Amino acid sequence: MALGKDYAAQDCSIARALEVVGERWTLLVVRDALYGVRRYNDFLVHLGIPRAVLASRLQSLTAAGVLEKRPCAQAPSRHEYVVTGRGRALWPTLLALGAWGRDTFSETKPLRYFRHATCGTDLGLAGDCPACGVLVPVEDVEMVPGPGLDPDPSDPVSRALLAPRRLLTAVETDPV
Amino acid sequence: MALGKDYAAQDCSIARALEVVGERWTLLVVRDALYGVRRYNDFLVHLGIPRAVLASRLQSLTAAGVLEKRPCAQAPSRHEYVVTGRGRALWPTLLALGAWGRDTFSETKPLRYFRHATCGTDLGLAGDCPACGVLVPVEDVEMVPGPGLDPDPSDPVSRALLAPRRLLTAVETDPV
DNA sequence: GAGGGCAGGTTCAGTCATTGAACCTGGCCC
DNA sequence: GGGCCAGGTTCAATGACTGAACCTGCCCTC
Repeated sequence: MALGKDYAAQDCSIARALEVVGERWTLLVVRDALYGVRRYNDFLVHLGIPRAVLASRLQSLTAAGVLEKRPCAQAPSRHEYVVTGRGRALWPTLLALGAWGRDTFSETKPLRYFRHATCGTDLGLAGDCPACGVLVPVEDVEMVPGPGLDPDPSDPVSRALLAPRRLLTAVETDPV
Repeated sequence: MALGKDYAAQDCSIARALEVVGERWTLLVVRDALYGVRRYNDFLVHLGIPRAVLASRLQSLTAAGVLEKRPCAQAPSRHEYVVTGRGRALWPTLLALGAWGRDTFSETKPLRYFRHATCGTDLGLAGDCPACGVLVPVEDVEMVPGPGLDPDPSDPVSRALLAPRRLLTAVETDPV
């Protein structure tokens, strides 16, 4: 978070977690990474984040082991940032936070649904499948756009995210 | 969060939620409130937060309907801040975040356990009771100190939190 | 009824993160 | 060799955070 990133004197794992993901923008970067955003410019246009801040967040998340920076498979001169297991472990937190935001601000129409891809059931609060009774791995979560979502967004990343898709699969924004 | 608290152009309930609880210290204030901290001075000594920031956070959380400010029952000239239903709904998020912090930084010894008070079972990721199969209401969660916790903290609030106790029950720090 | 103490703040100057715009750099392609 | 793109770095200005000092009711005691 801003200034003095640490919460000294806090004997608490929530405080430890917030020292890593509590700064402005950080959780949104992780969210995008789970959605499949991997490239610097895609984060940039999708989040509307200042370039310097994005560079700083990507660096600290990589240092914390939440993301991994590596050469892009198709074009080795470019990079991509992919979520590690540690980053995937943040999925239940983000799901719970999103559920709170949705319930609290009682949006007229839901923005997105998250389902168990293999059975189609909406996920429970912790990312579990109520029908199958299992904790759904992030790669088996299907994200389906809801009626509240802007049907014609201006940036290419938002457009790519309009189709139903599994989490973690790379967002394709390259020109065909 | 710092500067421009909003995340414009984010069509996302996570972003909406972070606009309310994403600023520095805010989630720790909510955590303390769920632990039973209610008074300005107790937040102050337990969090080690600057007074001006605490006043600002209490005000914005009250405005957002997460906390409620009211006269103290025993001494009506004092106030207390108690969590509303909206604040209690943040419990699964905080539990998930704490679990991530604990697992990620693999503390040598756990700091706290959270159990279903009526059956003694440790809570699941979403605040459910694996044994009873129910979503445990926050007031039925028992917080038990773990071996990693400082056994002799300096501030009276931390001392009061050393005993096993239910969430939401008011912390007593008044002189006897 | 004057003084002291406490809860619950507000005010202030200084520090430091964030912002947005401008600039840089290395590859690639024509 | 000129232009474009990805992926940054640098910069001044803005504004949040920090810590310390101060203020204001209220209660208690002498």
